[in-house]
Amino acid sequence: MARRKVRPGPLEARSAAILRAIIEEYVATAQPVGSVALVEKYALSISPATVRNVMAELESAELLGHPHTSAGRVPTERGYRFYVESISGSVALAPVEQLMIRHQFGQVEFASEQWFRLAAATLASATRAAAIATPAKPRTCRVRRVDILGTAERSASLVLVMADGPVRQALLNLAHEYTQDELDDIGRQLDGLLVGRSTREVDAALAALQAQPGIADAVYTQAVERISRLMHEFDSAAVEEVFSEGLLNVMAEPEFARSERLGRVFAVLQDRVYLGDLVERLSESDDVSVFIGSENEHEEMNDVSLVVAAYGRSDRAMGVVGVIGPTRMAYPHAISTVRYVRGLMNELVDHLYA
Amino acid sequence: MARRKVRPGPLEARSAAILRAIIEEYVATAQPVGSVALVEKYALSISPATVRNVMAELESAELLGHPHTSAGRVPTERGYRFYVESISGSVALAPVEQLMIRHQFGQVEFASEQWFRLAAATLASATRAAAIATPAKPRTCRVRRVDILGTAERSASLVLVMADGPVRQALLNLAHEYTQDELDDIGRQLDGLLVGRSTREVDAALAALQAQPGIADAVYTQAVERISRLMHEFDSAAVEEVFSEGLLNVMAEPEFARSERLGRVFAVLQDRVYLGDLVERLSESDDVSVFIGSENEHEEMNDVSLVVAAYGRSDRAMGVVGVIGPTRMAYPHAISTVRYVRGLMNELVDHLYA
DNA sequence: GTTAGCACTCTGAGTGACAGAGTGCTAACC
DNA sequence: GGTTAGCACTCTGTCACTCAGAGTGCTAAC
Repeated sequence: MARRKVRPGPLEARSAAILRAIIEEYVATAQPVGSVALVEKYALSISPATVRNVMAELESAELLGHPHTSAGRVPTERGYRFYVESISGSVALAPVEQLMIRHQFGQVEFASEQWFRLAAATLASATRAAAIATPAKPRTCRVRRVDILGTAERSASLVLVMADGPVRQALLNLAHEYTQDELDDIGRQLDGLLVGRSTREVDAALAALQAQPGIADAVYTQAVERISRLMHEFDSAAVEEVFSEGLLNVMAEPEFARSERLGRVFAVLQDRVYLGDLVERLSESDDVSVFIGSENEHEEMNDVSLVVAAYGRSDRAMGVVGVIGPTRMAYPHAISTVRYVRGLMNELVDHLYA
Repeated sequence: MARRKVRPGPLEARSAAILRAIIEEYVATAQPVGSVALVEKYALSISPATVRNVMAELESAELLGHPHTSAGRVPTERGYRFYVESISGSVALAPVEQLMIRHQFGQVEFASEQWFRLAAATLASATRAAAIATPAKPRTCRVRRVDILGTAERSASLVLVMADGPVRQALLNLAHEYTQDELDDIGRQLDGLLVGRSTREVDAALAALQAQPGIADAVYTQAVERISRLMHEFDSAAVEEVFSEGLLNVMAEPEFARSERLGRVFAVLQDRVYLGDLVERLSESDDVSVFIGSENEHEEMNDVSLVVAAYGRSDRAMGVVGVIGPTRMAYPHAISTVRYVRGLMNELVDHLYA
């Protein structure tokens, strides 16, 4: 009996159950799954031979693969995709795990910059895979406060606080010695000139200053120049910083036992442009997204799966949290964990910008 | 003829040359070194048989080892130690490499917090091993400036700048809405109260405030409490942060092809207490230190070598830079690279605190 | 449609043979 | 006395081979 070649339509319930069992077994063992073992382990009330027939169907639907003639079955990416779609709506994280994660986050309640690090660490340990998290990066970058603090006879540290949180520092070279009071005074003037300004407006102010040299203290101009530079850097980086954790979890997986590929995967994940695109793309969706193997655009990522979500508010600041693992990944758990952590990060952003 | 058993005293020049050749060959190839190959490759003007005699001597001095009867020789840790001591005084980094590194550092001249990241990245790529760097952490932690910036109706961000540079942020919960002017006012009062204070003095101020509730705005007290907390955190962390790079370089080495050990090595290197001890210990020495295999105190590090140096000024702020690789490491190059980068970091600190 | 039976296939572990690399010893040499 | 050639010996890594085990796919019976 000939089935439709590729898209099998909604699978019969039994076939779907067998597919799910095969995937779960394979995820657990990393070994191709044979019909006999499957019937025994999952107490299916049908014989191995029947299972084999179903397997053959699933294989012709390209949901399962076959490393070689006499091996068991292995899910294809298509199979995982089918599986993920069949479960993704329903899964919620076990209350115990919710509690554990929430508890970990409670520890650093007041230090917001720790949350991102913690999100990555928590995801990595909860899913036993690798995880990434980026800070929520404001869409628009504006000056919030400027301080100048003398550090030595001829140098000072410029502290720039931007709207919605980020802080940057730069060094200033002083032509002569200043008292802190003098520096404070310059700081106040800078505040007056720049607070609330966007990058472009800072540039304009800088141009104005440079057009009339001598009108302002050299340090003043130098500071504006540094601020402009810092803001440009901030603007151009699509993502502020990337925290990744649990690389070693993935290294331990059999499919990566001695891989160089993994190195390139992590190189990609440190790529802020890539992640910036990701944030952009994900900000449309309000749920967790799953990219399985070759569904990832980057060739380097074709061996792994990515379970990610953007958090934050598209009108203020957005960031991304996610998990990276082998395509043979425990998707339900990964999805629900990422979803839960995303929720926590949203709470943080809401609290910050309420 | 019986030599002294273990400490051979200063080796004869020829023996030392052969030891060096063996080590360099082994470092290059990761293969046990045989007498014939050695004579050919290093154009020694003696026969393989003689080399074998010398090898036997070196082996009885425990400078060389023998994986099995009919294999070539492999350096022991003792052998590496001898080698390192025989070369460490003399090596300087090739001018080309100096230039490359200096050039990389020039790119981020004004953003001091980038230097640490860059130091790790540069060391990793120059030595093709893994590298770590920690920011220079001030010995004593004092308040330099406090800002309070409203972020939402009922919350504000506290920005704490400490002496010698570090910046920390914390969230404040506001009981009611404040204008930024009001918050600025509180910030100025905090500045007045706390600038120049050490952790202990901040605690005293906090205790005084808590003893007389109602005397100050609740936000004021809350801010002091957060500051105390941040400073305690800062004080207790032996090292501010650890940047590591190039883990994948080491993973690629044959001795770690499929190792779990390496994971534990890196866990140790993220351990701030361990690194804090290291800084403490290294601050005595004013040159690069080398710890070969079991010379490392941590058992987990017994498979690897560490080439590290403290930088900074013991009266102000100190940090550490270093390289981690297999015991089979190109020590001269690693040592000279670490030494050079340490020099650059010293320049930075000098510039900051001149 | 389901199942038992069976031939067929592929893997992975184990074995033995063997070439190659290297040593250590002895005796000769300078 | 130090150096060297010669040679027996040893250990590794590899290759070919075998074989048990696991699993499939097909056919025929239920």
